[in-house]
Amino acid sequence: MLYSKLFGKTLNIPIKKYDSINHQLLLKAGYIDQVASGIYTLLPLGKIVIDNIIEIIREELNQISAFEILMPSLHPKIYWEKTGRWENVDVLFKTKSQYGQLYALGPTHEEIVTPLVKKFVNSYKDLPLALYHISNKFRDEPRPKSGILRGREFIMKDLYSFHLTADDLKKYYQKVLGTYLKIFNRLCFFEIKITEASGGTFSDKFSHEFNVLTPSGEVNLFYCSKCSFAQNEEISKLREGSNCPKCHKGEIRFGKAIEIGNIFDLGTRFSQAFDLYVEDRNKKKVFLYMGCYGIGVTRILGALVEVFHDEKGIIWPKTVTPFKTHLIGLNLDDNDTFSRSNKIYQLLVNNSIPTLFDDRTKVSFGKKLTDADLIGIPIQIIISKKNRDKIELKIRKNSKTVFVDESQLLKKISEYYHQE
RNA sequence: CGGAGCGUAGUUCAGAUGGCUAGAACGCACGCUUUGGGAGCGUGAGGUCGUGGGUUCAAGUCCCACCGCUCCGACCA
Repeated sequence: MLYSKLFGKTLNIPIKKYDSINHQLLLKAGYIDQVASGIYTLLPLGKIVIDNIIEIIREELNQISAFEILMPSLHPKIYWEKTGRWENVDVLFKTKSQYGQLYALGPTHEEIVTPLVKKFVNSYKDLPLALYHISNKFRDEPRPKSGILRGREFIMKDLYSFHLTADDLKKYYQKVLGTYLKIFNRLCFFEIKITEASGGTFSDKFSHEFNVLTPSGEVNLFYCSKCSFAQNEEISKLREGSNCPKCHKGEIRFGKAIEIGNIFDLGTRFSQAFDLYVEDRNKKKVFLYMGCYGIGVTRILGALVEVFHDEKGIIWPKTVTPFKTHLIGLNLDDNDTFSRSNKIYQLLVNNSIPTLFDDRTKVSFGKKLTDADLIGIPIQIIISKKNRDKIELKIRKNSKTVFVDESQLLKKISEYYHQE
């Protein structure tokens, strides 16, 4: 990708314009554009990162035999009345067609997926079943905040599972819990706190949140500093400095976190509302046990920036970075340097290394480096007249620089992306 | 939904107690020069001062209402 042609350039806004880091940096670096409070457009760079996040989620969910579908965002009122949630969910966006029909803009999809499954599942032999989809969700938040961490419209992955017995559900719930840890590990959230929380309007049982510890989060929790155990403040009887029920004593801490995922044991609440049942081996009518499992995709984009940045800008983890390398051509007015830069760019492209090439000719070198640091691609490759035939590789994370020959370039990049 | 702050060029902002033709920086267009950490010079384009009402000889500036954004709180399946 040629930076000169890229839609969505870096902006010259002061660093203190917005309180939250993700808002500042994503806006300034050209990943998002704000349409209104809590409503954002993903610019090309942001869209690529989101797609990378989604691909990781998709790969892992397909490993546990979940099918991807896509359900609508317009939900006729009658579906939400059946579960009593038309009136009881105060962040529910409601809209009216010109012909007078009322719809909810889906904040979640139990009301759609349950009747869907009823149409196709007639036997216990069809179970277990797991369906997921990734779509825009809507919440009529009274106050959106913290950039893209809490918006009125956002992308979420939701997975729903259907089981013959509570025990089957419990097993699958644990399986998803493991899969979530894998996903978040691949997304480079290495310190996830699995947090016991309330079930909210989903369920009267407990749920589990997946929380990333960071001061910018809005979840208050008590957690163990030695393991992944945690409890949401709203249900917790733990205190700071008290004993962790799973390991050591005196390891409980208080902290703020961003919730990037959650899982709920729904029991039979929704299957009863929609009369979703099968007959078991003994010809006994059984309402299906359901679980639902969410991951906030847009929120992950924000959380990654909150966790991975420094005073210069974003520092993308290798697994989600929009490009593998950021090629910076200096002295592009010089014919030799220009053709060498283009040659390196072609080399990278031909070897399937996604590269952002800063090919701007009228921009000072300082500006190019500042922009590169802001944008946050892990490896910067600098070609300049001064470097002659050497290629400069600079690691964004620690500013370490090495000079290599063209023949070593691909090997060095590959090494970086495959090391721990 | 309570509280606070803000709304002026594409962007970020300056325009004290009302007063002549509304400014700067960055960005943009053209030209020249320049090139290792946000380059320089010159020329130029770009504004219903959030919207509506009011006070006044005169409103970007004062008053009222509304809209919008940010932050604190409440809320947050």
